[in-house]
Amino acid sequence: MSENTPAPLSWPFREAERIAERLKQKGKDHALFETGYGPSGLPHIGTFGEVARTSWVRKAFTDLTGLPSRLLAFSDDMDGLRKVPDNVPNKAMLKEYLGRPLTKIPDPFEKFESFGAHNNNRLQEFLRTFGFEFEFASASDYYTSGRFDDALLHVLRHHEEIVNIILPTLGTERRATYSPILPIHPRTGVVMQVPIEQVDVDNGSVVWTDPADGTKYETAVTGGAAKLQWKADWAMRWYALDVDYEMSGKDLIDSVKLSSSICRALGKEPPVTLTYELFLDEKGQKISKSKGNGLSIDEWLTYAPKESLSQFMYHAPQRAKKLFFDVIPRATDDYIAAATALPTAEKPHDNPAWHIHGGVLPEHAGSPIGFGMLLNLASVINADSPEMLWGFIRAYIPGADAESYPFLARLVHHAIAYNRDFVAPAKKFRAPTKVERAGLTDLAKSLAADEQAQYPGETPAEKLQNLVYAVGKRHPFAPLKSWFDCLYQVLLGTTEGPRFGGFIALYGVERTVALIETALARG
RNA sequence: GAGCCUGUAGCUCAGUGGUAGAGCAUCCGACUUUUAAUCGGACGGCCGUGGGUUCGACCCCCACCGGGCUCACCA
Repeated sequence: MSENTPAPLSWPFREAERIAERLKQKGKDHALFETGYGPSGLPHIGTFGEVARTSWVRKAFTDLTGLPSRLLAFSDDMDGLRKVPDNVPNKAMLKEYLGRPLTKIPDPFEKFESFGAHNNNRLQEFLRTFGFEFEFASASDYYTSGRFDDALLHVLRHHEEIVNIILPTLGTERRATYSPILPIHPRTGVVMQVPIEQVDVDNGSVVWTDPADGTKYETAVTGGAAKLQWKADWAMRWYALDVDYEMSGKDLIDSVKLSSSICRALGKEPPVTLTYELFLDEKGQKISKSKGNGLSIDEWLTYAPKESLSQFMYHAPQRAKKLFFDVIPRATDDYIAAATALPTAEKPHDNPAWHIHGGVLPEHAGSPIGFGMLLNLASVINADSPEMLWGFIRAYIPGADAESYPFLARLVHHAIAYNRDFVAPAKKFRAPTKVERAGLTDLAKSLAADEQAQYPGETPAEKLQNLVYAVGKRHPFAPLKSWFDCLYQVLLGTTEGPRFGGFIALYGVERTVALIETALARG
């Protein structure tokens, strides 16, 4: 960026400025970005949003400062399995392993060496599909390799302080048993939530009692023999890795606050954080993985290009947004507008497409026809194949095809799916009146008879349009518009439609005849 | 109880200090072999309320009112 360019106002750049300021104060010359994943952790649309948004901030940071950075995708795979998920096989087996770290539980899908490894693999595969640049990190690896040992001993030294930060936030029953340190049971392998009776800083260990049989154990806090409870875990990680930036949903506001306090108690300034708003379903409720409400990534990508999902995630992260089918067309058209405006934008850094494409707009981005428009057309002509739509598009842009307009070709593909699943099912076919029935019968007969006839210099569409018009004239339709209304309402189930001759030419004469017969049979 | 978001045209929403906007809906007109994937126009707003800062506020600050969500067990 040149000195004269005004500072971009877009939120990723504002976040980047906050990070740059932090680095300046700390005297750091590189930045660590982190995103975290819970143990239930199969990738979902929120995962995409968090990594996409973090990546945009990171790109803005690079652009702003020129400093190196890393993005760590950290999996909490050492957390104990609390309950058996609904959507996995081998539930009975999993039940036997409840309470143990995910990386110590066999993979219910029988593909990887553990359930944790399975989830980790799925996550990385997911992130790679979208082309995110990241480094994967496993909590189990970090704990067992000793990478966290220094920080864990440090936590032990501040044990009382940390307990005092957390205690006021807990209910009375929990207060009695709370400790940020969760020993792994040396015999059963279960992550234990037990009172810590003694903290031995010199030995780096804690003493606790197994409530099942009263046995007393002394467990090292290092080397993976123990792990930390959630909020302390987050704080310790920030401390140990010196994380500079991490965003999270607003459901974690209190956790961010407490973890930040703990991080400070350990002696380091917590990272720059951003709290983003949650996604709501069509009824305004929080999207929940277990409830399965809202919209999945796969569903979104069925109905619109992935750029539109990025556009949706880019826009106003601190604003609650409905994540449902009906937001897709607008997100898509917003993206198209941004991509179209980017090449001539005065402030490209403020354009969503700049962020979505990492600063470089691909060739053929954007579309001469909006998605909403295309949906309208698909609905009106009952499009069930790309060629039907292309026929109309070519009337508008001569010579257009999938090769010259590749992005439009993707839109066409998606418009058909969206129309099929959301628009078409809402259609209503009404029964024909007596007069209409006669007209339709006439039309079917005339179409079948005239199929071979062709006047010189006349396109099939014109010929068919004339035929439809002539049939209407032969019957008492007044005004003639009502004859065409009948065609749309009875045959297509819509209130309006395309020039009917063109529709027949595209749809096929025989199929149109069949369509009429179906409608007559229905009436 | 703690916190966050939100209030702008009939609807859905843009709009980060300089003349209030878009899409849809509605109405009028052009076209006339219906239709709109067309073109032109109109209608429509104390920008939730009250105060403050400012030469100037939809925008920043404070208070209030309305709508909604999240967390208060676990992660």
